[in-house]
Amino acid sequence: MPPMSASEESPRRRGRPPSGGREAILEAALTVLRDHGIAHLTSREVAARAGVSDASVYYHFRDRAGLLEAMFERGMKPLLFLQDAEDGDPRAVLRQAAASLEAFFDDVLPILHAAQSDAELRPIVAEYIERKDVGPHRGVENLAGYLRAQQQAGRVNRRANPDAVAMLLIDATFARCVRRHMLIRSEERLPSREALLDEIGRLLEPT
Amino acid sequence: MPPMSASEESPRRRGRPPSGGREAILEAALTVLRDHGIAHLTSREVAARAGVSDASVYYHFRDRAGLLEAMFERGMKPLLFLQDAEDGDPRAVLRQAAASLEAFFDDVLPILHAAQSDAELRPIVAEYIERKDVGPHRGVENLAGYLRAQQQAGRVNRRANPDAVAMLLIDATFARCVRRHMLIRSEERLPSREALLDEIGRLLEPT
DNA sequence: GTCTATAGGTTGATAGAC
DNA sequence: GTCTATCAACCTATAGAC
Repeated sequence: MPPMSASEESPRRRGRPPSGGREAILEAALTVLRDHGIAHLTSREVAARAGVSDASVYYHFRDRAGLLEAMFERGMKPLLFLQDAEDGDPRAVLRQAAASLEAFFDDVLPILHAAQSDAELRPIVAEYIERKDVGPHRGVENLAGYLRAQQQAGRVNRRANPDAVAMLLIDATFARCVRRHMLIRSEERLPSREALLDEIGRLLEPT
Repeated sequence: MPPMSASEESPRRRGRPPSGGREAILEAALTVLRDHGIAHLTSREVAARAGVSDASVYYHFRDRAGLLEAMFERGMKPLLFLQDAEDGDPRAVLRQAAASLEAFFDDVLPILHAAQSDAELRPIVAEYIERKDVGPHRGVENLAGYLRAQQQAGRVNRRANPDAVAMLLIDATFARCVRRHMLIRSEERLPSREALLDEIGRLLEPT
């Protein structure tokens, strides 16, 4: 058999980096998780999508649990939703925070839900959230800090409880994402995002 | 064989109805779902817990999907949380509604989460929620109706949006239950249930 | 690091006796 | 309606060649 043409860099089908097997597997696994659920997350399915053999999965990640752990670590990206908005109009900041939160939840919800399918996975994901410090208290602290500053500046009602207001916004956004994810299409019968933001905004109005 | 003593109603060990195989299987299945997750919900595991053979599972419920559907139907009990509290103090009613919602979510959350872990199950549960009309808009309508009546009576601020206030309470309670269910133990760093209820209550205060 | 091949176990589902 | 027995399919994980 003649040597392969040098112009053909790799025998691989889709331009994937030469030794990026591990990355390819992780990406494929997250895709399967998001599109079909953890029940379909088998070494074969993942390997086929990554374009490798299923033995490679066990080479890179000891076992199935190892793959899941790596997926959680990769998928649980931290939320940084209030970086340079420290001095905007409170209502506008609320709006912006809600948008960031929505994007964040859409990203991590598949992982969160997958962990609920197995009682043994629950504490593992909970431990990751704890260790990487990406729990909901971070979002509360972040948003509440801004609200407190605005209270000092007299732009937000002093009677408002910043932590509670922040939590209400986060929870409302979370629930909204969950409903959409669950295909509960009763959105037209529920108050709009704007109506909720307006109502939370009322809590901030100076008396 | 002599007739059985009339005083002994049933020969079964634990007060189970004489031919309640179907019921026993359903109960066992729900127990497995709650305690271990849908990943461990196999015909064998369920059958063993119900004290029947696994062939019985397929006799009563065509296949695995049939069992899951029956579980959803049985587990998605409707929420009736504001029956005879039409004339209490708004804050007390909010408190009571939150308690009822918490009990409700604790009940249905395992089923909801199970459905989210598999893309094929999602539309099935969504369809049940739609058909049995147990979606979140029911809770909103219920609570908002009460708030509207209180607005008429002048006990609740007319500027308040009843639907939005109801939704905020429901979402905050939902998120709270989800966090507990997920073992996210940051509750001590988050505002208390009372703080949230107080803040929502502020939305109702007459100006 | 990646492959083929395969062992060993579990699962969904059916057949047929009682 | 309930059982025992069984299958085919699928899954995790390993062994060993390249």
